[in-house]
Amino acid sequence: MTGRPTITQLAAELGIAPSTVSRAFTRPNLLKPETVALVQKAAEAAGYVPNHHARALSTGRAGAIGLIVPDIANPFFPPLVRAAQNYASDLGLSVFLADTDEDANREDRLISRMAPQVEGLIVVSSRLPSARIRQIADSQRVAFINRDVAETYRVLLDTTAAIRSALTHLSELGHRRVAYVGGPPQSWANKQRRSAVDNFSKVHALEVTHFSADPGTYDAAKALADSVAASGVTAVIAFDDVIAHGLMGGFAAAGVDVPKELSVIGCDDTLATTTFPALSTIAVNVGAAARRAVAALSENPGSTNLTGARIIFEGTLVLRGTTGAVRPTSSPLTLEPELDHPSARGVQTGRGSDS
Amino acid sequence: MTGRPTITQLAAELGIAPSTVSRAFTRPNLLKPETVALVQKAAEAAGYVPNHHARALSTGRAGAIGLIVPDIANPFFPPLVRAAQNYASDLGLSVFLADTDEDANREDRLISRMAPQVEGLIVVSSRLPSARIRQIADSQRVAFINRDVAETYRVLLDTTAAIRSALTHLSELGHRRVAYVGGPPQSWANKQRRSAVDNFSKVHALEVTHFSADPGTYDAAKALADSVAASGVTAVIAFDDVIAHGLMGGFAAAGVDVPKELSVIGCDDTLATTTFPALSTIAVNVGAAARRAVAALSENPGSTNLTGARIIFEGTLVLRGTTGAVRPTSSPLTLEPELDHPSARGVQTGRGSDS
DNA sequence: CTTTTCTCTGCAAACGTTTGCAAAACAAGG
DNA sequence: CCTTGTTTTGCAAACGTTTGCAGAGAAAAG
Repeated sequence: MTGRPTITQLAAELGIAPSTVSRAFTRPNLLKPETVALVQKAAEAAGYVPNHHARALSTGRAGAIGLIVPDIANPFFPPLVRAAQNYASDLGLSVFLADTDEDANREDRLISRMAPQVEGLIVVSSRLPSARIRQIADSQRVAFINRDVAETYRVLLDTTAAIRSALTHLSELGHRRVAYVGGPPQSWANKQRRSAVDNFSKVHALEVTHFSADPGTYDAAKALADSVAASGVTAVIAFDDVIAHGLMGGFAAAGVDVPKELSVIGCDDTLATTTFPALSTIAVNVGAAARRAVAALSENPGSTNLTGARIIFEGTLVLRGTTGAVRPTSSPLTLEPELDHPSARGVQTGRGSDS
Repeated sequence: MTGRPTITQLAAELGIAPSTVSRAFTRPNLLKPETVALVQKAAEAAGYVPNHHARALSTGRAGAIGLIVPDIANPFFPPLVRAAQNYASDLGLSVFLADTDEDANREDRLISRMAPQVEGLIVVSSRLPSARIRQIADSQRVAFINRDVAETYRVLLDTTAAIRSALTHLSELGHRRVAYVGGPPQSWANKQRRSAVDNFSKVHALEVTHFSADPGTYDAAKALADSVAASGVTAVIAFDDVIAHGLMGGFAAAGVDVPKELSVIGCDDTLATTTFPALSTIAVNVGAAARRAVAALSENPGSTNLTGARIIFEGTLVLRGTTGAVRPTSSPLTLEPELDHPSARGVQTGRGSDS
């Protein structure tokens, strides 16, 4: 009936001051060890648990952070959420999760609503315009993941180098025409990957065709498979694993063999070895990115915003079963590609490890 | 420098009482419309946002609920999280997310720590012993999903009827020997599904062999595929889609054709049509379950716990490409099975719809 | 035995809201 | 103009902590 016991009740029960009880939890070294023990015993017995709201009000520290993602159902995000939550928990922070449903307005509203209630916000793959992001970053403690706006605190999963490796590898396998199948157009990662493909395809004299599986879903990619297959490319690099998987589904349905007729490389390594054949992809360390962002939020509790920084984690190419030599029936290979980069740099075989 | 403005500052600025400002937001109908407008304008200009902690302390209502899942990376949970978060948001509630990592102790700690800070807790697929669950439910506002303990508030995704349909269907296709490949042993759903298979296989005179892909991962299931194939069954019902998918991966690697040589049926419909062939499965309405749980928490804000209830949402069988007639080379079908139930009850073809 | 220095504990104010109660303002009825 | 009733606003206490400051002892130093 009396509900949960409070510090004041505990204090009354023990005949001591509330401040003493408080200190028994927050600064035990200020107290006589026996007093601490006494309080702890009583607290245990009474089932006392501190009220976070009161604490937050008094200290100004919320004990929580917010995490905003575009679509929790996309397999890229759960591992990120998990890592963030685990690490936050280690730091004594709880995490609020919110899903923007890929909607920029919703995202904006969520940021405004949550920011004042937490010690900081992590916004992943923001769909907001750069100007707005800069504005937000100016007055709120927010760390962005996979969104590169100058003077904000951002941690980026950079796949540029890995894409270069991928193209080098494809080139060595004799591929000359490759496709890039993009995902959500507003996505920073999509733009970054697309231009990486464009840039490095030039150095290997590869011809690249662009496609876009717009909403970035399995079904959208699957529907695109026929056009891709018909375009005459012999290899495709997809924005992410689910698009790669969708394409494979489409190819299988159309009877085109992967990797014999078409090589495919995904990105993000969200599917591990669950495709058949196992998907060659670019593994990224989402866990590290999440932890870095959480750490940033917990670091300068005082300041009203985060100082600009650009933290990069590089992805690595992992070769599995969906990449192979170009089909011998194609035009025979006459000129050897000029390799100005070690082909196996940053390449890893088998399952990517997450540190 | 002054940080975010407070109600008191706003009041001072306008020359009115803090209580008036407060009421402008919480009970505007008590105030003269012009006053409300005045306050709103000033608030807007000053960028005022209410402090949830102060409000929570004053009202005793936290404005947040907690959601505890065993493993957010398991594809069963993200849609549930998403639905819960969306609905909570509609009700003006934020949601804390926590991941127990399949660890009962961690789960217990999380419940204790979170419960006092929120208006209620949703615990999904709890791994805690029943006695402890009853104890928790006694004094905390918690709704369980997929865990059936008497006198607690629980919402269950019941697949019993759908499994009966599945077995009927398999029986009609001529199957006589089926396997059940289980998931996490402590899981209520696993026990429920296993016994459903046992019970209804009897009515169709099916012989069932049991397997367990213990941690419930793709890899564990894949490793099990050979034994399953060697056991002589012609159809398998898996605890969930990821296990079904793992088995399919193993079968593909071993060269056994699905569905020609072996039919497989998954559960939960987490993979939609992303497998090849598209997986026949049992669709469950996780969204409805999540919303029901959120609603329950928001319903009796006063009471210290939830009154016992057992809410059931039934799954439906959805037939796609992994089920087929038993191979003609097997022992020829001699006796017609006795069908005491309409075979197509609750059966649906194609993609499951989520209301 | 004083004085000084520590160690330990208590007092009371603050954090930003909400809300019961009462005062003030206004309108209506006589 | 005085009641009475209604609407609108203000006062002040409360929610459960934390923390600066100061007081009370105890230990150390003289």
